[in-house]
Amino acid sequence: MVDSESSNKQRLYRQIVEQILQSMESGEFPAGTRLPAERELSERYGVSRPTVREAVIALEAMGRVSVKTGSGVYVLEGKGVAAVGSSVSPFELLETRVMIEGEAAALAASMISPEQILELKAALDEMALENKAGNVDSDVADRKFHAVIAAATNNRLLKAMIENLWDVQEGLHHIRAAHNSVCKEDPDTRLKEHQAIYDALAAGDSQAARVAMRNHFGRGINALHQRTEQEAVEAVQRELSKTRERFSLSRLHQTSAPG
Amino acid sequence: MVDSESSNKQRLYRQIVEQILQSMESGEFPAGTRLPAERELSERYGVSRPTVREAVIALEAMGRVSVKTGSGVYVLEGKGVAAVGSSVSPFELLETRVMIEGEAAALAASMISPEQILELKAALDEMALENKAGNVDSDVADRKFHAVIAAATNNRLLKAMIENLWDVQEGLHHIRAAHNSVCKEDPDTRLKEHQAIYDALAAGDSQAARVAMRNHFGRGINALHQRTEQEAVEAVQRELSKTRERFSLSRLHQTSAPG
DNA sequence: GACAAAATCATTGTCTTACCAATAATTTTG
DNA sequence: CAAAATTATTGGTAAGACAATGATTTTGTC
Repeated sequence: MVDSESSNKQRLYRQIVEQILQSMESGEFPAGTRLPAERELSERYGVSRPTVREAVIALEAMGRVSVKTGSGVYVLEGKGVAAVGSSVSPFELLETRVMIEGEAAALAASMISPEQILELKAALDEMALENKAGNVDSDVADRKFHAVIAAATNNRLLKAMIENLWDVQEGLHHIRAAHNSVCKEDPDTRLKEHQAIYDALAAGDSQAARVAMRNHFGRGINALHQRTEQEAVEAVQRELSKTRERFSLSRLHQTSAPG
Repeated sequence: MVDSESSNKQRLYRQIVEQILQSMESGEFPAGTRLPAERELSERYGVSRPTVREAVIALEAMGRVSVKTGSGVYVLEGKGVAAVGSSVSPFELLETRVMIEGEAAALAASMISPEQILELKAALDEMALENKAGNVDSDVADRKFHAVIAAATNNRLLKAMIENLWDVQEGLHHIRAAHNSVCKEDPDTRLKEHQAIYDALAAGDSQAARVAMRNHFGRGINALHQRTEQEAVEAVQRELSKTRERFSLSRLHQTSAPG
């Protein structure tokens, strides 16, 4: 309830962006087609032309449209993370994270500084405290923990990619919900997993760090599977089993390479 | 020479965005500070206030500034890939790519469809043709090759991340230059590496796919090191050797895990 | 008459000037 | 010291001149 929704005090051009974005996803303005003219849009939404222009520019900066002077503005198929949009599944997110953060942990193990190990320990303690207090907002320490590891790779680009994944996770409500309910199921195990990651990092053991990180996410994926099953009705059972095979932990380990 | 530079026909607000961005990176507008007022900026750059407004909105959409009504627009420390900006080194990019694309190749090996194998082969042939023709624009087939692998993971988010990395590579001129000169040094070896990746994918061998991909990038990293050394003067020799230790291929293999 | 090139015209985005409203920080005032 | 007025700032609108594009019409040629 901070600023994204149910807030009428949003800037006007942002509201137009939202509406156009919605029309794009709803199929009214499919990719490749031309948007109505500025003047039309201004009349349609009851705003001035400069405001429409601002919305178009924001859309352009997001990489969602391309304006051709004298011709019109054309919606192009989303590129990058924006393309997947809100349709990304928790499995996709977790799988991507386990790959990248697993490797990041392995790299970090051979690079991490004593100060960063201390930071890691602090985040770990913070999580333990949050567990005891039954705090629902446990993500802050969790994110800090993973952020320190990302920073310990000494690779700013890699760090940025990992943070990017966190952002999409926190931005997508259905994923955040699934993640939270899974996390809260067994907080002690979760803490132990983080402890194992910390130990490997502190020991400078790349192999162990990777394995610990993969186990950490692997449990999350499995828990998510179980949770999904619980909620799934028989109608989607077939589709589910396919997904399960696709994102199974065994496949993950097969592609891993512990030797 | 398509549109990014030496083209005066760029839209006005984009030019202002560039200038403000430059002033931000040059330290004139550090993170946390307030930008000059709209009217000041409009006078400074010789454009109208709406144009400045558009530039600010674009900056805002990029997540580089935050406007506070009645107070001013404040520059915030860059988040995500934008934070690294143009200061990302070729080593960082290559290291990130080898990690993500290496794992992606391993995953793709167990998921790839016959149609995608065909696409991969087509891209490979295209690269061979480009090699023979001595075409400088060989990146298109190369990118297609890697894009097919990314798509073969059946993970849209992962695919988006990989494409994102390609975008930063092509967006940063100094990286593109380094990459190109390295690629053109030994195109035959490069082709063979791609062939090895293809073979592993076609055989469904995750292990081999990962190793082939890592070798592919590993050679690029080494070539880049040699090239950097050639150009380096003695003044930066010390710093260089540190970088080399940090991004050495041996460390990469150490963190890899072939068994 | 048929076809191609050139001119015309409507559409569209681009940018400006000018004005007023809303908000936040500052200064004045009681 | 607190409330109110002032000032500075961004937010939004209106109207219009201008430029680039693309379709249409005209024109010229064969």
